[in-house]
Amino acid sequence: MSRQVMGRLAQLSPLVEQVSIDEAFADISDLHKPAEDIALQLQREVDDELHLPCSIGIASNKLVAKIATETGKKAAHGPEYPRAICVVDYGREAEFLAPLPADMLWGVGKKTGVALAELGMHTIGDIARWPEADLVRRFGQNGHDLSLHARGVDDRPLVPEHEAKSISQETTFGRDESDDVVIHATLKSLSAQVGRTLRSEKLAGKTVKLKLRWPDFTTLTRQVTLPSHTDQESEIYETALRLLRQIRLPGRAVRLIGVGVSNLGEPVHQMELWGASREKQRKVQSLLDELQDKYGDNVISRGCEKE
DNA sequence: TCTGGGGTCCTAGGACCC
DNA sequence: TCTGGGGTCCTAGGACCC
Repeated sequence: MSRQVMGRLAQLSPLVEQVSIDEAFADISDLHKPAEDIALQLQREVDDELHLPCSIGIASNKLVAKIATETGKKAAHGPEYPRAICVVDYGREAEFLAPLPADMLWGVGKKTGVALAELGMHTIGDIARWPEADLVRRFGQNGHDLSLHARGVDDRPLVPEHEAKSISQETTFGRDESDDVVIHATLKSLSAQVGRTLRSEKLAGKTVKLKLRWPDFTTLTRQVTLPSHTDQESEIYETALRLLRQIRLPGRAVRLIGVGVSNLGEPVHQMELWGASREKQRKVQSLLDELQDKYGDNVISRGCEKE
């Protein structure tokens, strides 16, 4: 359904940025037609053809358009899903934002919200009136953005294609898990999924990160950068296992375990000293991928490779 | 309410190099 | 013998987003 909705947007404008599974920005500045009409037509089309409700915000930049959508949704009432359309005219961005609560601004979450409230800033207008230099002193780079955004200024461009910066998989156990066999097997299966995603995207990563959460919810990460890029399950798993052994004694209970790969680049399948065996591994791997794509994840998996 | 999964960006300190 | 400053890369953690 997401793809179908995005397809409708693509017909509207060549410049579409998908933000998540159910949200996107479209640049309609080249369309010579009133914004309201465009929004209404799109909303009807999605409703009639795909039977989905959607809300639309229109403004001169991404930040205000996003907040306009939220505001429209909040203003809608009744038992139906909201089908809001909210337009903020050019030049009236700051005026529109001023009365809204501070935490509707992008980048204001729980912590920043509390910090702002302690200083007496409750609305976006309060932030806009606060001296920018003081916001920068208190919040660093974020303070600068806060000040600009509160005044409705946002010059971030639409980016149609986002390149992934990292790929990861994590899982929370149904109960805290202390069995080494289960934990290692889970890590292996997560590594396998990360490897498959990498290969299907024709990517490989250089930095492997292990994530661990203890039963008391404290969360740790440990990462290491490899000498070269990899898209192989075995290398990801063995690296993650090494990191795990550095921070966890056998038998210690774990709530969540995850593995991720970053520092992404193109996979290099070079013939080095171990070129022949690497090449062989790679062939086995793509055969496995093919089988799993066809018959599902459980049809076949790797056994022990060494030790 | 005992708190999921997958991401991004920023900060800060340390190693290392010139 | 002791010392400067800047740049880059790496690691760990935290805030935030959907």
